[in-house]
Amino acid sequence: MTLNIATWNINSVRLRADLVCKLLKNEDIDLLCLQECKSPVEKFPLDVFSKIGFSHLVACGQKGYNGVAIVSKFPLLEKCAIDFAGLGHARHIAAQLENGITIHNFYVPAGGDEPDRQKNEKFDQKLNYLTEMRDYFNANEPKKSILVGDLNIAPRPEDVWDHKKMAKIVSHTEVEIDHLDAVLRAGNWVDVTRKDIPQQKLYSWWSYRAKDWSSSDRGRRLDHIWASADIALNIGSSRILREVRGWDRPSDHVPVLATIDL
DNA sequence: ATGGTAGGTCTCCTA
Repeated sequence: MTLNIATWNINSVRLRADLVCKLLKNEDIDLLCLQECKSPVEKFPLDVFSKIGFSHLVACGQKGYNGVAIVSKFPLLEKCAIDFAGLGHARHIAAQLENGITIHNFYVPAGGDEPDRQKNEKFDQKLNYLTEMRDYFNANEPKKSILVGDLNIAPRPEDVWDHKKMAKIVSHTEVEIDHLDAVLRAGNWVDVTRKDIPQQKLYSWWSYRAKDWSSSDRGRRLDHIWASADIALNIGSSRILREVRGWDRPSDHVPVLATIDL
């Protein structure tokens, strides 16, 4: 069977429930991971998604900030929702499908503007969050697992519009890239998007503040799909839906897609 | 060097 998965930082799922439906109708998606839902679970608009065949939900929510969810055509068993770094934020949820595939959905802290742990508590929290992710996957070796989400780091030179200009900008600093790489190595994860599309510039986020996001094209690849090594060869057909950034009242992130053949 | 936009708990916090 083939399973089509997607991840999207939606920046308010209640405001953009119609855009989620548009995506799910346009694309052949079976399972969608959302971040920045900005909604308590009891106010999550599941009824809207159920009407188009997505009746299964696991979610970790909070009022106004953060929030992660997985909506699916197929039944989901909630595995865990871990409060990495003890922030009390809704930034992780994991679920298992009936075929045994586990999906981890993450919203890693953005980290503020100043890339200095001493001066900026948010940056310290971001690095701590990544360290605890590393420790978790060292202790719990991922098998038949997918890790997706807004990891808020663009690790490669080709993941940002200008590698040199971004070197001291939070999301592309060396210390963040090292911490993210430690998570990848701890779980023996494969970066699926870059396995499929290794060379070209690739972005999943463009700031709202740009006058013309498309012509200036100052993007970053913050949203990722990883696979555990045992199933990485079964996963491919990666796409990033740039055109979604041009939809009416868009999120600042666009969906990242991949296909699993089992 | 600065400021630019967007969402929600909305005159302030987060991204």
